[in-house]
Amino acid sequence: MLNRVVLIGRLTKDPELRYTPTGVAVANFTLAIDRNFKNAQGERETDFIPCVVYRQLAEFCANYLAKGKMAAADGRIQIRTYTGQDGQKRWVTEVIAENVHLLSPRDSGGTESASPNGTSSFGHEVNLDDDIPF
Amino acid sequence: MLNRVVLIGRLTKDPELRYTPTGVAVANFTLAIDRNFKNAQGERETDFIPCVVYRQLAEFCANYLAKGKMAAADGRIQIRTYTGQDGQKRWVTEVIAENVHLLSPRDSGGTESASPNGTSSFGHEVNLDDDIPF
Amino acid sequence: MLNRVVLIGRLTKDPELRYTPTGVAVANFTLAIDRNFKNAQGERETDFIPCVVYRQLAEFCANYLAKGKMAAADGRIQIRTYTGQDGQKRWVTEVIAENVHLLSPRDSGGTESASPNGTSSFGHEVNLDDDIPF
Amino acid sequence: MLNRVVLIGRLTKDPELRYTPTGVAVANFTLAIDRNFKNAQGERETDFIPCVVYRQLAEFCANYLAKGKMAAADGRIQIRTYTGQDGQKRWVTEVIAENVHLLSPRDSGGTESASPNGTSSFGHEVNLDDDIPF
DNA sequence: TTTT
DNA sequence: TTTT
Repeated sequence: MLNRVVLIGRLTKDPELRYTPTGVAVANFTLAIDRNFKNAQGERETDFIPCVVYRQLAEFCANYLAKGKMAAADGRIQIRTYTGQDGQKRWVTEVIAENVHLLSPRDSGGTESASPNGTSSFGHEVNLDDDIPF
Repeated sequence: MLNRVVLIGRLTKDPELRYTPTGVAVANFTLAIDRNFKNAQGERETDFIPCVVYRQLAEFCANYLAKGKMAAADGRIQIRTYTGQDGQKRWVTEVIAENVHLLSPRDSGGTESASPNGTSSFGHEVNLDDDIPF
Repeated sequence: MLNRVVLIGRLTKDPELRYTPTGVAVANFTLAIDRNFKNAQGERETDFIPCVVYRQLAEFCANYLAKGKMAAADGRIQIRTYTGQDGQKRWVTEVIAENVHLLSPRDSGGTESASPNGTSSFGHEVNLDDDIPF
Repeated sequence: MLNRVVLIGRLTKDPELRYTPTGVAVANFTLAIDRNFKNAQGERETDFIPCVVYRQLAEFCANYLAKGKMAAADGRIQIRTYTGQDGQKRWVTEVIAENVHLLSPRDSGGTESASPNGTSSFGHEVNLDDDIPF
């Protein structure tokens, strides 16, 4: 039983940061990923894949990712169920990312609206597994 | 731009084999994959992930995969759009598998209805890349 | 910066379990993975990939994996340096697995020497991330 | 039987392009990938992972990748055997990449020595699977 | 033998 | 609409 995804794409918008009732940070963003082949009409299509991150990683994403920036997400596919306003059951498929890496330079590649005002010259990475030994 | 998925799970049903108008074989199946953590209620949930394969691989899947069998799928996430019967635009997320491996023994682990009548004792693998050098 | 590997293969031997001086469990095993293409001589070659697991997962592997069994490993490539008996520096490449799944039935597919004597009917999975929320 | 790797890192040198006796292009390069945890001394170590690409992709890499640039490689682990000058059998582990993506801007991030003199403003991607349907 |  |  294994479910592993790696994505590299560009954010379609700035991430949205929320908190659960119990105070857990959650951020959502969508990665636009061009398919690496052309369709019958000779056009290259794009998949828009919704991603979700939790906790410290959500705060990292809210601070450092932004519309237009390139990022890598490593995680798993998860399917959520909800009931539409018409009473119909619907499915949402999302990638729950366990690691996210900003691939664009920190000070370019996107709208600057969401970028932090800090000027630290390193650290475009946050990892919740920082305590794994060896 | 990269979009890579690896799944291991069990088929919820026998695969469904169809052909496109131009004669390309297409098979669909769903993999049930248990999450490797428990939810707030202490239950282990399952994701049901729809997979699609084409051509020679579709025929392999139709012949050798079956309800209940364990399989690995290696491919990419693709999002398809359609208009519901209520005129609303909907999204379907599927894994387009480029490689599929039967992990259950060939003669067990599922309903026998879809299994081939052959008796060859090996070869539960088909790969479209068989001609890649080195 | 991302380094992600997924392997499915068969153990060439029973895993070897050791403990570090500080008492951390470490298990080593090798997965044999057939290439999915044939070489110039028409033969299918096999890669033998050394894997390492730590802590609770090492003990799971020592208990449940065994020679001949099929397993999936999900982790990263790591390169270790050592000095040979001839004073030369050498490199060893290993997959540090963060998740391992037994894919063979628990009571078959390998030598029985290393299998546990228990008869529990569930549990061919251990995961160190069992506490990740949602 | 599955063997899948995804790497993101920086080239330690410009790629080296050679041709086999039968005229197949082969390029080699090494990706430096920082581990996302610190060792016992509080230092962040780096793995240097050798990659190999063939044919059209080798020529793409020779033209567009260069020392210091960030790239993603998607492929599989392969182990090669050779006999050292001392008569001893040795092993080399490499990632055979099937897809490579330049993640740095085309005109920065590395030494300029290997960059092509062309001025096309897009297209930092080559894919051998461009003929895969749908 | 290594990159930012 | 789901598998062991």
